[in-house]
This record gives sequence, C-alpha cells and structure tokens, in this order.
Amino acid sequence: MAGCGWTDRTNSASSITRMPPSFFDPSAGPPRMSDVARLAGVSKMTVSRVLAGHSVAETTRERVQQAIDELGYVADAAAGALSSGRSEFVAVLVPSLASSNFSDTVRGLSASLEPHGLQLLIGDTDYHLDREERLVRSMLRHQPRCIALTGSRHTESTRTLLRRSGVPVVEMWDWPSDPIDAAVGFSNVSAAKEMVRYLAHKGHARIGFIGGASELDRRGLDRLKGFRSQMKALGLDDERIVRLGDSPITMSHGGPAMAALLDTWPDTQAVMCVSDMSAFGAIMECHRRGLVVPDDIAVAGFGNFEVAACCTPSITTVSVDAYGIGLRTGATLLAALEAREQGIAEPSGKRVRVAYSVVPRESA
Amino acid sequence: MAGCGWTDRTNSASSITRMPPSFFDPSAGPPRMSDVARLAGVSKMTVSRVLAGHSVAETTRERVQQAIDELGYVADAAAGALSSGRSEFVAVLVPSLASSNFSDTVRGLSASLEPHGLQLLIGDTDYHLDREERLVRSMLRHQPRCIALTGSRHTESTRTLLRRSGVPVVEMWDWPSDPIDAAVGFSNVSAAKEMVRYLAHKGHARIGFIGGASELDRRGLDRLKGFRSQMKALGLDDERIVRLGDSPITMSHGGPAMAALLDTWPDTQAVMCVSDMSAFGAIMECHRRGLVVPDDIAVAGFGNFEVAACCTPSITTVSVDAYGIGLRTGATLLAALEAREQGIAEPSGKRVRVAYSVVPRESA
DNA sequence: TTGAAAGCGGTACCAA
DNA sequence: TTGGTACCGCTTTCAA
Repeated sequence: MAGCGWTDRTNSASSITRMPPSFFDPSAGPPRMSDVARLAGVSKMTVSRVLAGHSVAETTRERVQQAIDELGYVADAAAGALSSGRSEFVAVLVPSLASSNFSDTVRGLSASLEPHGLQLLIGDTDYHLDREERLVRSMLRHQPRCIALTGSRHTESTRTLLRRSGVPVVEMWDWPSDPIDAAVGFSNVSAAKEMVRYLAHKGHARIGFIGGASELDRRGLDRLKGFRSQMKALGLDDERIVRLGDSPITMSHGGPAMAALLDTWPDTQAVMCVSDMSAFGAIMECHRRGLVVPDDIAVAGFGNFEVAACCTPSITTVSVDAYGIGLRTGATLLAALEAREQGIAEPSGKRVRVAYSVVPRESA
Repeated sequence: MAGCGWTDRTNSASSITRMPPSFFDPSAGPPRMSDVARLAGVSKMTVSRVLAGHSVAETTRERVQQAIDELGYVADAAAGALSSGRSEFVAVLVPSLASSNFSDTVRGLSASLEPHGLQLLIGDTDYHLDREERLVRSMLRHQPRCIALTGSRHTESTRTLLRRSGVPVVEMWDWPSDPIDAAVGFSNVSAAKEMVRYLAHKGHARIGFIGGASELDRRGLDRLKGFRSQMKALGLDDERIVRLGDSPITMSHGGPAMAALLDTWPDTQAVMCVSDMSAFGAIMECHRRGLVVPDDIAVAGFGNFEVAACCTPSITTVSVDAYGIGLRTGATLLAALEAREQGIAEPSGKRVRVAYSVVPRESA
C-alpha cells in the first residue's frame, strides 16, 4: 500500500494552489466535498444535498454525481456527525461473539438497522460487568444513537453512564422487572421451569442439572434457579447439581460434568443442561460409558443450537429465537428514535416478550 | 429512559446564560469540554491535555479531573477525529460472525488493538463480494486507520476504493501471491493437500470429498482444489466429490452429503470434508447407517472447531490458529501505523505465514 | 433551486 | 505550564 496513498495532510497544510480539478493531486489528501463542488461548478451545499438525497435540479445532480465518481469521493462521517449532531452508530454489547446465540442476535440487529443507514459498534464483554462498563464508556464517546445490552445486570456506574447519556437503551435476552429503559427477551427462569415440567411429564423423577461454576453467566444462573424452583414445586427437591467450569460452559465441560454427576448419583434418570453445548458433551460422555440416551438416561439442552438438531440422538432443547431478539431489538430502537424525532416522550419500561418453546427430540 | 436524558440541542441553540456550573443544567445537552474548562477554571486546551495524558501541573490535573467526574463528561470522539485528522477505528470484514473461526479471529484482533485505544468496526459480508464492497465503502466513511479483510478475492471496485483510501490493508485467512498490501494467513490449497497425504499415508486410496455447492466460500474452493491436485499427484484421481448446500456448509449439510457420497460410491474408504461442521454431520449419518468410523469409513474435517475434539469419535482435522490470525493481523496493522507515523514508507506485499497442522484423532 | 456564512466540539500550533 | 486562535469537513440556517 505504500506509495499508493495520499501523503498526510496536517491541520497546518497551506491552501496552496491546487492542480486543475480534473487532475488528481496526490499531495493534497483524499478529495473533500469542496473538491467535488469545485469540479462540478457548484457550492458545497449542493453537493451535500445531492448526497443527502434532497431536492436538486436533475442536471445539477448529474454533474455532481459525475464529479463524485471521478474523484472517488467518500464523505467523512465524523464531520457529518459533528455538524449535524447525530451519529449513525448503534452500540451493541454481547457477552461473547463466539456463541451462535449472540452472533445470531447481532445479525438480526444488523439486518434491521443497516437499511436505515445505521452502523453497529459491536463490543464483546466476555461476560464481565466491569468490561461492559469500560465498553459502554468507550462507545459513548462515539455518541451512539442508541445502545443494546445483553442481560439486566450492570454495574451502578454503567447505569449512571447510560442514564446520563440520554440515549435509548434496550436490554436483551432477559425479562427484567425494572428495565433501564426497554427490554427484549424472555425469562430464563420460566423457560427452565418449563423444561423441568417436560422432563417430569416424561416420567422422570431423579433429575440432575449441569451448569457452569462461575457467577458470570447470569442467564445460566437463572436457568439453574428455575430448575431448583420447579423441582421443589414438584416435590422432587433432592438436589443433583453439578457446576463445573467457567461459565458459559461449552462442549468440553459437558463430558466431565456428566461424569461427575453419574459418579455421585448413578441412578439419575434425566439431566437438564444449561445449554446445548454442555448437553452435547454430556451425551458424548454417555456414549463413552456405553449408556444409551435416552433409554438409560435422558439429556436435555437449552438454546436450540445447530448441533442439537444434527447430533444423534438429536437433543431435546428449549428453542429461543436469537435472530428474532436482534430484529425486535432493532425495531424497538428504531421506534424509540422515531418517537424522539417527533418530540414524543416515549414511555420507559417497555418490554417485548420473545417466545421460547420446548422442542422434544430424541434425547429426552 | 424518557425524561432522564437531555433535551435536543440543535445547532441553532442559543448560548443562553447557563446555570452556575456546579448545578447541572438539563436544558443544555451533555457537558462539553468548555463546560469542564469553566468549572475547573482553566482553558479547553488544558482539559484536552489532561485527557490526552500530556504534561499538566499535578494540581491543575486534579482540578480538571474533578470537574470531569462531577459533570460526567465524555469526550466526543467524532470531534476529536475531525480535528486531529485521525480516527480510532479499525475496520474488519469477515464472511460470517457465526463461524467460530472468524469470531476467534475478531477476538484476536480486538485483543491486540484495544490496548492501543482502537475500536473495531466489524462487518459481516455473508460471503458476498458485492456486500463486502458495500461495507468497505460504508466503513471508509469513518476514516478507519486500517482495514482487515478476509480472503484475497475482492471486486475491482473494492480494490480501487482501498487503494484510493491510502489506508493499510491486511488480507486474512489466505496466502495471496499478489496481496493488496499485507496478508496474514496460509494456503488452504496446501493445507488440503497435506490432509490428502495424511489419509493416503493411512492406507486409503478411494477418498471422497464433501464441500459446498456455491462459489462463495473461496477458502472452501481452495481446499477442494488442493484435494484434487494432490489426489492426481498420488495417482488417485477417480473423482468422488459431492458438492451440496450453500457454502459454507454446516452440520446439517454433512449428513445428506455423506448419504449422497455413499450411495454413489459405496466402496469409499475415506472422506475429507471442507470443514469440521460438515464432517460432524457426515459422521452422524454414518452412525445412522450403522457404519463405524473409522473402521468402516474414515472421516476428516478442517478447522479444529471445538466439536471436533469433543465428539465421539473425535475428528481428525487440520488445526488453524484463528485467534492467532487475529493477533498477527493486529500486530501487522500496528506496525504499519507505526511506520507511517515515523514517515517510513513500509514496503507493500508483506506476508505473515500462520502455521497449520494435521491433527490425528479417532475419526481418520 | 442554490449559495454564503456560521459553527458543531475538539486539537495543533505558537506565543506568553 | 498554560492560553488564544485557527481550523478539521460537514450541515444548518437563512437569504438570494
């Protein structure tokens, strides 16, 4: 790339006489709107109008467009944002981009926001609230139009930052009783309860749970909470719980966790796992031990990841529309922006419920 | 959030008398550097210096910091970028965020660039070159400091845009003979050849290949190319190739593809799959047919995804350091920026080789 | 339909 | 060590 770019243009660059506009002058940095204007023989404002799609005489528009193409002009978004007082950024924070659940949500957000010219600023919190706080602070510097967060647990500073920013906020993947602003998601507690009822309905009584050991994955903890609560409600409260590995636990933790569970409680009839990933690892461990799933032991997952549908036996799971959470979050943010545009004070506390359902498959 | 933000401040907002600085005036929008300066009793420049970490008297610095904290001041990145002529963005384009390979690369990039205060602008091309072009155009508007792309195939317009932008570019995940600027990756052709040699060395002669049907996944096509070429070199060129499903094919395509392959060439001894995802699906299909892997048929994957290590049988694959590609790309970009800073014309065409290796496991 | 001038919120530069 | 001034490149506003 060396030699093919423009040389630096510092603030002190003198406005020396430029080459004729049709000849590209490599010493002057990338073309600016004024260059386009000069070449087209119009004012900057007319160029700006053409770019914004405002009304301009057709012949003028054509001339300007030609100049833009000839120079390869790309408008500077920072200057536009500064001048107009509005950026085109939307900040998104997810616990992990590696999880297909969250990457699907990001895709959904992107799909709904991109057509409106909005650009995602994606941050990966790695499940740490203090990292989330740092990212929020860093993203606020770019004056995002709105912010989407994952979960409803945040540091007090994060909440303060968000509140002060005055920007619409959506919390995703949870069902907070007291959202910062709006929320799009569902109750992981309730979803887990439903899975317990399903397993009990299938005739299982001695049901175990496999999840992560750390407190970082709040949604995982909520699922455990739902499990405990529903087991108690059904009078099945002898606790067979294995918590192993940093949350969120993945395929590789499922095996050891299942091993630990079977070693401690060999007569377990069914196991509910915090995710399909751990369920898959658990099933593989059963295979290695010569246990047949679901005949010898039933295993259920959560999330309806691709592996759940493809593996043999296919995995009974809770299906969640991760992409849909992204789409709905996008729609919610757009509505908030629209309302703001109109000067309408949209009510805070709006919650959008996303459906989930137990998907019966072979494994349980 | 309604009611907790500041009201809009338009460009025409009059500079009405403000409330005493210690009282926060909600009618004036978020605090600006001048507000901080006034509260601290210094000039804007001093505030700017404190923020940039330049030398300022200790007592002054403390006063300024106090004012910043009191007002909850967050500097506007767009204004800073405009003024200094340098943004803190790095653009990254990957074919898909859903693939753990690419999300790992993004994590690596993030890890190496974030400590330098750089912010990733992530784009998902969905494997389409025209979408890549659109994204490049959109990202260039934010004046990124540098750009990381995936692969070495791009539209002519993309190349022109990049060249004109004058920004350092790194192409990842490939080994182009003529990179736009720099490249970090490896040859998928060579890697596939090595896997063929491994399978042949294991005593297999009738080896099949499973890949996607579309032309979008260039790296997948390169692997097929390597397969063909090495098979021919070994004199094993009866072609058992199944191409099925949109690239990149996933777990769910592996099964049907394996079925098709076995139906057409029942005496196949080994199958090389374009990725671990398809290999996993293929193995599941073998299970369903009562075929034992690897005794009845060997199956190999590519990429060393987590599922390859966890599934039974564990999957023989080609391991690639996806996270490392991100780290090295970050380092390469930083070096390019550094060189530029020093006014050194770094040579174009730098290529950083990332190692890969066949990982023998149970499946082949 | 178009243009001129002002200014968005910072930073570079030079002077004090 | 600090402050004043002139911008960065664009959009807003208002006048022509």
